[in-house]
Amino acid sequence: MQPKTNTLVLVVDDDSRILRLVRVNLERAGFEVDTASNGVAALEQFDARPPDAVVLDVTMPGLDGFTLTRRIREISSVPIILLTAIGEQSQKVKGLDIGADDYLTKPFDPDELVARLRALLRRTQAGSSGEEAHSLDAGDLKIDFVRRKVEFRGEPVKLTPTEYKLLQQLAQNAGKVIPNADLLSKVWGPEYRDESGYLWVYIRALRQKIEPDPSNPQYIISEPGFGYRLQVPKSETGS
Amino acid sequence: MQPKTNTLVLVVDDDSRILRLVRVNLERAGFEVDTASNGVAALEQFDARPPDAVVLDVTMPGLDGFTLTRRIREISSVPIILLTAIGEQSQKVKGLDIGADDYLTKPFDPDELVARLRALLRRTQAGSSGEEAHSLDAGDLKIDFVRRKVEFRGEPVKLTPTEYKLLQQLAQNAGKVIPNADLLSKVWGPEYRDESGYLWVYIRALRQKIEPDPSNPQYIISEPGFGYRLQVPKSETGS
DNA sequence: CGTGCCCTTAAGAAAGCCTTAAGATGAGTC
DNA sequence: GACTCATCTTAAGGCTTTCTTAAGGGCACG
Repeated sequence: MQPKTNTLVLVVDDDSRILRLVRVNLERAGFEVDTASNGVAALEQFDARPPDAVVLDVTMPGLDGFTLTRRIREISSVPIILLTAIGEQSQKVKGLDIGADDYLTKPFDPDELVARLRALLRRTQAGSSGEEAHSLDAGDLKIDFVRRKVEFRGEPVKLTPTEYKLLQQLAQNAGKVIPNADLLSKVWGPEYRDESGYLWVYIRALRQKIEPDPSNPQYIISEPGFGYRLQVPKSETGS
Repeated sequence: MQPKTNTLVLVVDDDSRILRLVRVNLERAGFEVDTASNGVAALEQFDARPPDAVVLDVTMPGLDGFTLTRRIREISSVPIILLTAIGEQSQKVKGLDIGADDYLTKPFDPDELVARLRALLRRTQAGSSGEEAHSLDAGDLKIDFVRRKVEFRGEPVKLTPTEYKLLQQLAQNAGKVIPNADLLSKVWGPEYRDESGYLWVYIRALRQKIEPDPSNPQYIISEPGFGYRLQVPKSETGS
């Protein structure tokens, strides 16, 4: 697929030679590139022009790659690739744990970076294997899965990680009834299959935040004895 | 139905003892098994013979289980079960996040692996290749199995879990007579095989809700001495 | 008549769901 | 390392719905 819209990649590294190397290679591969040489500048860039993917070095003065990953994850689920120096082996796990999507060890092959970037973008953009929607629009309730943002009546809603996960499960099967055990298994893990109490607490929390009248649910409907369902008035899951 | 096609499971672990242990148990349970001892080999195997499910170890040299999961998810939505060492507690959540379906902590009970595998396959296979209809449309009576909704004359009908289960059994064999013992066994469990009283009570409840004239049943017909049958006028079972 | 099967009814027991709140946990900050 | 804050976990009470159980009535068939 051609770049109908250019794909913007933000590259962050304190080493200007690497910055240039990556830029050249990515641009030759058809990407548009923004660069930043430290964490603070990266966040500013991120706000100014939200990129479609981020490549960042782990070891940087000031905000390091891990912290930066975490910060970005607070506001976006954009694909992130970490560049780790060799020997930082143990840290790669940490990187993935806190939300990075992939990593490369330096020195790295620029072509491999391009390949991984493409693979990531394919997954997140087209939803390659699954056909998961990127957003959901149900009357007062809007969910942007890419940015991890939820809006209720035009106002942004602040959800905790667990709340978001739960809502996401509901939203990705909008209209269908999801058995309690499935929700518990997907959000908390298979061994929580029978812990319905967790659901009650978190369903309530969600209702408080995204229901016009929390004690008279319009969106999050319980199907007693079975599970929950996210009601969508008429419409559709966006592009 | 017989194993028209054997279910193929790809098992990936760098420990050959575990590989053998799992292979033996899965084969005894009727699965066909492919194995690989590292990530790269696994991907090659995957391409050569796409399996119906994947079991993989998290900690492996080279491509670890997480990365492998992600790679596989880029091209397929097969069920994936992760094997995590004890103490990798925090990572299990990540495993589910990136697309695994279940996990077991080592040391694990081979029987449990088989059980979880079956559960996963039941869910995914039934959905895709599914033989079961998604809806039933019989004159005044409409059933949407996905949304778990029943309509009678355009009005939504509220059913209790047990009522729904019973109606579902009838509807999925619409037109055919189902023996009492079968219904009891499917809805309440095998040990209720002889408790016809339950049926009478719940059949009546259903008739009250979905029959034009409950005392003159048109849909739920009893076949004295055998069982019950859901009558469909000319009838279609939807897509 | 008497027996077996099915229908109807209703009341106590049980389960499911909602709500609340307090303690534990963990990440971020200084 | 101690402090702070948000989040998660856990437990308990109340309310509503659903399930279970038992008993009585009709109807057909011998």
